Amino acid sequence: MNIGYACLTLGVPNADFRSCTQKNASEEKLVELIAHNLNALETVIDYNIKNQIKLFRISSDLIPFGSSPVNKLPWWDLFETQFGVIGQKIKSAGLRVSMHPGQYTVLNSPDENVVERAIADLNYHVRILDALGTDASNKIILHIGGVYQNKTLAMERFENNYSGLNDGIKRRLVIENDDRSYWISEVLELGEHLQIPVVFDNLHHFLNHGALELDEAYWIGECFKTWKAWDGRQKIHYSQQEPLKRAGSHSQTIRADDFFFFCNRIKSKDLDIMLEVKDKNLSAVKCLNLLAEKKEIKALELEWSRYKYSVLEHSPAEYNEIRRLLRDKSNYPALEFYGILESALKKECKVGTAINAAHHIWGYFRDKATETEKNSFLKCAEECRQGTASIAKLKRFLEKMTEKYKEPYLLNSYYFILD
DNA sequence: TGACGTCAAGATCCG
DNA sequence: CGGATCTTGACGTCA
Repeated sequence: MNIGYACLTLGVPNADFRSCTQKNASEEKLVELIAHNLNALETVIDYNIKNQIKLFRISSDLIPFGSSPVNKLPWWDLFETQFGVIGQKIKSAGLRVSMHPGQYTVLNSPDENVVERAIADLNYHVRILDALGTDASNKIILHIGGVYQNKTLAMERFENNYSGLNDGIKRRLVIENDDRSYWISEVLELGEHLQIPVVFDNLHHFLNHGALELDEAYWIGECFKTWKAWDGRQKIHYSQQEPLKRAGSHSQTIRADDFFFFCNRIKSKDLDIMLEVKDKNLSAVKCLNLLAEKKEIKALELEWSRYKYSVLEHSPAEYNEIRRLLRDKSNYPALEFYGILESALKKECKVGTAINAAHHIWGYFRDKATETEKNSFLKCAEECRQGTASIAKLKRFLEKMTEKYKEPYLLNSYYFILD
């Protein structure tokens, strides 16, 4: 069982991707952006290896305008060496990567220009995974596409257009149910007929399924049959609804109890689970800890060191509750730990407790800060108390201090990336 | 014609 | 002028 996350990595310096608008996409600009993004990708891969995250979706934005005539660069040649280096890291660490063209890549469109661009986009994604030297188990995930008032015809068009694809695409392509058009049963129909592995997405299934009242375990079992040996381990997508938002909106974080019970419900341990969630790698680490075979409280203590100041600013009571919980070193109370954590972070952040947490952070700099820095901090804290400055401003100041003095404990903290 | 989703770039505002 | 905040861009489908 591997857990992965998609595209962006939070709280890691130099892991950001850059882009530009079409009108600014000169050759020089593109070379600069690609060089930057490949460095970022390497940083992210290093982070994933270090944190034992073995599944990762590479952003389609890695190469700006990668499948558009706007970008005429032979980037796979120009950056061959670095692709090789990153690919080697992926391979030797046993990482599995994937890519997922967005909702605008539509293979079954009645418009042949749209189909042509979709194929160009798939070839672009193949080129990245090939440049990295990854094998056929490193997949490209695609939805079936539109319905155009006639689903039977639309599915036939998918079959026809799929049949015409080159083997480079075919060996990597997998298909997924979506949240408005294609049910898992229909995707399976196509997958079985065309010999394409099928990815089950739990939230899409919840929002868009046929009359058949069969549970998730059943459909995951059916999808399993579409994965052949060289496709690698069966993959599913897992996400949760963000409360109070549009149906289908991904949650801020993966709620530990729901995830844990989902895993128990579906039973299969021979699955790769790709999380789709706003807090990205934070939830990946959480889910890994929830399912950890080697249950060592050290892992929770490490997590606590990352979350503690966020918990403190939201809820001092739960801060103390977690401290008590982690006191017994013979236990591994992961579910309870994350449960309290989530409950705390959901609470509204009061100005008083936020300033209190900021003072805790300030404690790391009290002895080394300059007089100017000290005055700035105290002034900003006072303005927060009076309501004339925002807590966000106070936190940004502390973040700068953290970067300047490279305080290791704070550099790994989530305090600056959680609101 | 605009909503949908997503993110950073680009533009503009503010002190 | 730097930093914060708002708007735009890029894509195809569907109402």
